[in-house]
Amino acid sequence: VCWVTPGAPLSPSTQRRTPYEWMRRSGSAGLGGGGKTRTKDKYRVVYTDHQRLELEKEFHYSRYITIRRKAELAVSLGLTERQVKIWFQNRRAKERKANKKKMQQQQQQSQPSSTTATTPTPALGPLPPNTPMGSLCTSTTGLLASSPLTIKEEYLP
DNA sequence: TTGTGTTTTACGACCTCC
DNA sequence: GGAGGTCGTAAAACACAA
Repeated sequence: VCWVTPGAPLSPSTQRRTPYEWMRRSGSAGLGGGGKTRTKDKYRVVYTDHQRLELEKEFHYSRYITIRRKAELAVSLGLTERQVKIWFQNRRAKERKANKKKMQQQQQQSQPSSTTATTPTPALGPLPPNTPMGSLCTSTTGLLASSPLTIKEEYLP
């Protein structure tokens, strides 16, 4: 797996990312090399901007990726399905964290002196595990509207 | 530089659903 | 039981003030 190809057309932000040798090695442990990805000298890889862009685009389309789409994406990006799955898990966690932070800020602004705090209802509150995707993904407009996704400028075309 | 806080991958524990 | 969800966390990568 070639993570960062020196000289490849990358976004400006990529230029600060260091194309380490171990990142460029193919067939390394975990990078499809057999499951475990935490080895002594390869604790984690850094995804390329292109990989992140594609993942962000997919996430923007739907918070929960289908099995089929996951397989397609993994192949097209040179990642494992496990990596794609975990990326989505981490991405949702990131969004929840951001929403939580936003709610706290809103609460502080709206009622700086009041002691009766209303229970916040997160825009994208914690979903029960294995929530049927049909109930979530019939339309993404609600999701997208309720939580203005902040895509970094570097990911925008 | 460097010290420190934040973000990004990756995993384990635990839970739910089929 | 396996797959995939959240939650918490480790550690590398990164950003940035001092």
